[in-house]
Amino acid sequence: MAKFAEIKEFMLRQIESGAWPEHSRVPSENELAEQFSVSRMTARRALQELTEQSILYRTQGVGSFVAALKSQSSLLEIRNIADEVQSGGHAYRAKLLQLTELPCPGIVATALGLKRNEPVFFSLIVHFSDSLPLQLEARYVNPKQVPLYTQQDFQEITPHLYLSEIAPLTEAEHIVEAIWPDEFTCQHLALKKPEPCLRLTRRTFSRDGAVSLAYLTSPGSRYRLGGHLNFALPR
Amino acid sequence: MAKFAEIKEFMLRQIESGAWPEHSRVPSENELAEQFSVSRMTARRALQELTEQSILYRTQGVGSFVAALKSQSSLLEIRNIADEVQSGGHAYRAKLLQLTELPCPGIVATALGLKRNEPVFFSLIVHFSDSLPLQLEARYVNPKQVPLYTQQDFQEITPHLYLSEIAPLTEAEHIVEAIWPDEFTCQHLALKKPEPCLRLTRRTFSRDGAVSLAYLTSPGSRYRLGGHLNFALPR
DNA sequence: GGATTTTGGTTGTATATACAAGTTTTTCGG
DNA sequence: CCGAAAAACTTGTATATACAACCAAAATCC
Repeated sequence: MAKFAEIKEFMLRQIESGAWPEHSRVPSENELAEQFSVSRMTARRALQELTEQSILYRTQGVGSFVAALKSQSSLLEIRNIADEVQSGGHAYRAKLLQLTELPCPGIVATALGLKRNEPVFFSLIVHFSDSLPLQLEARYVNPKQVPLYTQQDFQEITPHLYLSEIAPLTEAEHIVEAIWPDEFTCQHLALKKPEPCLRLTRRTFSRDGAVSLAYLTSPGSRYRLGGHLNFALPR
Repeated sequence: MAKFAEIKEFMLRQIESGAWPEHSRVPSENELAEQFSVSRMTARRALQELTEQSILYRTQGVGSFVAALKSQSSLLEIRNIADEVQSGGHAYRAKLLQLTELPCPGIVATALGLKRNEPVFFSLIVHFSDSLPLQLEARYVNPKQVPLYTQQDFQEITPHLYLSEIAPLTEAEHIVEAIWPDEFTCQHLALKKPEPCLRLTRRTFSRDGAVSLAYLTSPGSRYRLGGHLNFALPR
């Protein structure tokens, strides 16, 4: 591995392990150069590339610092429904309806790269803001990547948060639809009359392949999907 | 402006003007260095940064080339509604309801960085698949960036396609909602009974700032938003 | 004590050089 | 003519150096 890449790896480990917290100062170009016995230009390259990835930020004349982890990624608001609710000043609560292993349906098998009827984990959760149900989450999880999924307490931690700890996201695929909710969904979202709902179908990938397939259904009147779906276009 | 930035600007102009087409070879580090009377390392930096932005691709021992304007970006399917309809074997048609200049409403002014009541362009279009209305598009356009907007024939070219020629996209911001369509919308989408609709609010940016603000409304039963919204996560 | 200047540290830009690694073209030997 | 070797050219990595721009704290001056 090239020297500048080794320095990057080192710094990434420090940051991901928490040894270098957000907004803390990282070694200067000269310090890194000395520690790793390289020229300043080589150390600089490591800092430079981490800055371009928004992992660091730098200010001329001041220094280099660890950037805030929660970037305004395109999916943050969707992901962290718990945080979103709480940041709005409401109490977040989750109700676990089901958490089992079951034979994999055909569509799910295709999506997750499993065989049909092979065991797959399944969870069904309603997310609440105060006492108002916001979202019904049905999720299939690849047991090969997340073998302990069914032993978690999803009243305490959201599946998405748990999954992103176990198998960090590398990619996500989405389909957004406006649907008419069925009886079952209406019931769990406490909809007396059916109303237009957003359904987000999300497939997440980590470095080793597909991790989970989730159907997230929210009443259009209660949940604005994504707050801001903000993402840069390639070119 | 720094020298490496000047070289980048030069190369971007060549690419955006079409003088350097996709996959064509661009000058080598040494050639650029000589043309601009800089060192190879400086020329290299320009090439490097354009490569990191996926504007070029390089192969050791071979050379540097213009990357494909990869448009299977997260928004292609949304953007190119005409292509999407046609690729499904249907006839695409657009009906222009309005194309005028009007005083800028407050919200639009904020979104586009204009002053209130300053002139802004507005277009209202229905997109059809065969004879079935698929989407109602209401769009505000920044006259400073696209002065000839009102002189286009949007039966022939979609606004999005025209805009991406005039002011290439660098970024887009989205809000997705499930809404209950109003009378006016129902009428133009030929909905006899109201049904859940997807509304995509999209703000697009080019290098010089906000270009347009569009409200795209589609019946949930007729249009699957995004086909696949596929995008990579940062980090 | 307060304002100003100096100083030292930091990042930013630019150059010249050297060698490594990979590909393509040319040359040369058979 | 063919194949192998050599040359030429490309990008990739690394170093040493110089100076500019910027900032913060220390030193100095009044």
